Amino acid sequence: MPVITLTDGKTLNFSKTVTGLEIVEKISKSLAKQALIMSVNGELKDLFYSIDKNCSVKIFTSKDPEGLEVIRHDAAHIMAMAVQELYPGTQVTIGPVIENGFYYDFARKEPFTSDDLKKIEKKMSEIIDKDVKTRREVWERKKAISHFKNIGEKYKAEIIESIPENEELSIYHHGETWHDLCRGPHLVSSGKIGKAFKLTKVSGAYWRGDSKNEMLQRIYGTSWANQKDLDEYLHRIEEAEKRDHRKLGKEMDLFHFREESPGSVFWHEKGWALFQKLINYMRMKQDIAGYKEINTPEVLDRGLWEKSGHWEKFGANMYTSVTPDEKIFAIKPMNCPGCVELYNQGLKSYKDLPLKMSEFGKVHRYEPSGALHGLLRVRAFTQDDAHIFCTENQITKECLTVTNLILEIYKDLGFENVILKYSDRPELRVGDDNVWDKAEAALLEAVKATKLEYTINKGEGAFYGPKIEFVLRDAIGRDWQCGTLQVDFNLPGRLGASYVDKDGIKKVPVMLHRALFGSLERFIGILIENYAGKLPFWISPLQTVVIPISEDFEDYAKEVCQKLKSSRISSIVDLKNHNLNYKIREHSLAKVPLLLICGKKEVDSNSVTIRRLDSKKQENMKLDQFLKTYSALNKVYSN
RNA sequence: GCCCUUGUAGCUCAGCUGGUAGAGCAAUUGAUUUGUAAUCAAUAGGUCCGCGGUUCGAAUCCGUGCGAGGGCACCA
Repeated sequence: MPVITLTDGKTLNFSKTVTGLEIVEKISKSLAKQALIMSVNGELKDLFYSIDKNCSVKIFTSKDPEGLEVIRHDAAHIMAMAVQELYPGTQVTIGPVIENGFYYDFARKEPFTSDDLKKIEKKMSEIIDKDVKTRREVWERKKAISHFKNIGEKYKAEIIESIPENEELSIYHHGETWHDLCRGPHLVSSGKIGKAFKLTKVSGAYWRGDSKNEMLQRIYGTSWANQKDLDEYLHRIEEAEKRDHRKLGKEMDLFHFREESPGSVFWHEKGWALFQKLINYMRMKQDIAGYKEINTPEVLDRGLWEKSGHWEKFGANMYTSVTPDEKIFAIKPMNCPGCVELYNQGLKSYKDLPLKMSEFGKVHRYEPSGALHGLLRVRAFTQDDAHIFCTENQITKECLTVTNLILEIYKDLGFENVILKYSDRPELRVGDDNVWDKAEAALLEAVKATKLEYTINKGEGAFYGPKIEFVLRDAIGRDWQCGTLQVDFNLPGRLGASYVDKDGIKKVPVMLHRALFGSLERFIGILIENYAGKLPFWISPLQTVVIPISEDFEDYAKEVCQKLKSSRISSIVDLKNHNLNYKIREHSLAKVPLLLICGKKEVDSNSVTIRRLDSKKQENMKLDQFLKTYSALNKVYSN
């Protein structure tokens, strides 16, 4: 005689065991239609699950995340079913729900083509139309293993073998012909999935995510509660594609890549101007914050890298070079060893600490070819690096100062939504535990002081110390890991760094590694995507284009352009034989923030008419006023 | 690195089942002198990614190398 308590507090009495289906029928016809899944005392269950005890039940529809998740999970199953009907001999492996959709990994010799995806979609549609019923069975372990082995599903059998003995093995049947091992829960029938789904791409994926294993074929799909949500999702993807920095970089004439040096950027005039603006801005900020900028060689003897540990730990990613006299040098993949060497020049006193040495160092790393991605993952990049040599007692304060500097700089660049990731001691590490205690406490205190949201990644710190990573959330909600702050008790000792303490004894300093953007190249990619190319005025590589209305006003336009440059506002004058409309279109597409139109009116009043990017409004301003306003704006961000 | 897709003019792309390349934009030249998102016309522009092979004949088919794209793995 179960009594069912619903979320609104109402209770329903049943005289015998009851399923979710019967409960929703009793509540209302419309809910019965929409119900996808339920939770029984907080645990998600199939709607056909039989309840025999008093409990509280919550019903989920496609409006709930739980409902949507089941839709996607079922879509994955039905896809696997469709694939096996269409391509007999294909083995199934795993098919989880992911953000916005699902995938399923298959083992099959022949590759799936995009035509296959269409066929699979069609078959899925048919299965959904048939509304095949779902049935759950619990199988005995041995039976399950031998069954899946017998039908040639060796991956499934392997999965079952890896499931702990005490766990229940549930088999879900979809219709009479297809079944899969699955934890569930599932929809009562395939019709509930609806038609708002789409198979998006096919790719390779390693069995159990390990590159030593064989490669499977993964088919990705997306599915939603209704067509409108699916359309909106596809639209979001399109919008994100429009922001692609590789596309915008071309359109804005910022940079390009070429075959001769994969993963290395050819910076065009405008891209390099943007690059330099960022550096100049940071130079100013770091100078104010007490950093000393230095620069170290890009090619250093192999011996140094052996001493620092990089040769062993990082060697596979390092470029090396052999000189004509057969000495081996490495092109630096990191700046730290060089910086420590520079620190080692000249005796250091405790009075010199904390010593903050910054370096815009260009590093080279031989990244796997498949990892390269525009500016976001390159083989040669410039780090906005700094190393702070300090005593153990100074760690907390320095970490706080660094964190505040980073946040201030992010804010100036338009990123106010920052999350921190804090990683503590890994299993494999160097240094005493009491030193780790101190380092972790110091860093965590700095994290807490920011009052920002943070996650703790247990055991993911570097082998030499704990670290924080700074994650930016961009304008369309994507997260980008940029800055990092690491505490290092290892490298200074390895490379023989020391300072003379008050007591006259030489001691080893602690080193903080920090980067604000991480990689200037990558950060520029992120900036472009965040702003969809429409960078704020101060950081725009080309801030103004002066456009004369006709030949008669060319002299005035040239004069305006020259005055702008003298006031340190970047500018070109467009004297091409095109009409005004054409030029406005061209420079708007190139994302120039301000177009300055010059005609008779402007010459007569010694002014310019401003057309702002994305605004049709015309705004006239005296030239002097313009120069004053905008050069002042530039000055805020540079020396 | 692995799987799949892919590489044609500066850019975006056509080129069906093999018969030595085509458009739009950009460029150049000329006309036009333009008041807020593409003025008109003419001209020029190509080792069809490289190297091998099949074929009477290859941009097209096959092999291989390189690059790019999407994933996977990697991101110390």
